[in-house]
Amino acid sequence: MIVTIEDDFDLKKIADSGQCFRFNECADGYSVLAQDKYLFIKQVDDKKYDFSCSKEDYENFWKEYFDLKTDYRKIRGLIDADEDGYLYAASEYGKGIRILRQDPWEMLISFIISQRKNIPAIKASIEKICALCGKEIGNDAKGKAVYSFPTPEELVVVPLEKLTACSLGYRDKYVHQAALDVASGVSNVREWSSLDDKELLEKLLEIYGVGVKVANCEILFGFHRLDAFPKDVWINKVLELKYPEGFLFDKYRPYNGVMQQYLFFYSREEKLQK
DNA sequence: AGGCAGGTTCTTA
DNA sequence: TAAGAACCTGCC
Repeated sequence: MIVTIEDDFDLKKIADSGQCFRFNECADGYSVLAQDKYLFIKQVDDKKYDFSCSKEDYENFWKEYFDLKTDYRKIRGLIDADEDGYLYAASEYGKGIRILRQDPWEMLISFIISQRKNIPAIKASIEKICALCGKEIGNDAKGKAVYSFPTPEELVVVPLEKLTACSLGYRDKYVHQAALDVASGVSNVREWSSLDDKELLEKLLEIYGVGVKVANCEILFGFHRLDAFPKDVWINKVLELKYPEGFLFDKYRPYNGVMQQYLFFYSREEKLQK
């Protein structure tokens, strides 16, 4: 179906923004995998996109996934070009990025895997896991089989040796334990939406292999709490070089996480000096 | 060819 | 409680 999207929707930037790992340029569009769903999107006009799904799927899932009810232009409007020129430049550069509403379980595993890995390596590991224990859910635009992200139940029964073969390295035991915790109900992430920010962070930090950075990625991308501000090597570099006097967290609340995305995307593309 | 990736855990004072 | 080392693997 054809969808018209007015503002702040750039598929390439979203694909490269580092928040999603199963969102790729494919043929003349983008393939998007989320949980057990596959979508192919092609831009057909300035603001028109062809979504390879039914109206029902769009209304019930993908519209939510792309967070189309949030006004990102308004969020960008919080930035004052004179007061914070660097963030303004970053937001202009990253205009079109949205924070996707992704599944907490899928994000938890994805960001546990992400530690000390570059993005292509993260993607490769995740695809191997999906092919190993996900379900075949169709074919992509090139005819290749695509697989769902495994459920906790599907992942937990995979022996550690097989997980290791997914190039997880030392993270294999983290992934296995997280699957065990979630499948057993010890860490029922999907029920943690009702927790306040502090409680949620504490719960996440109890998971083996989850530290402050991964926990904040989970809060921002898995729970869509737009004020979470994950600090990775890139962001730390930006804060150190561009904000020696401090970043204006109070000013941008409750959207610091959106600002983080602009800074992250800009600093990576710009290849910030050290 | 050694160093380093979107960090976290473990060990040591 | 806080630094420093160790950790898998792939890629430049």
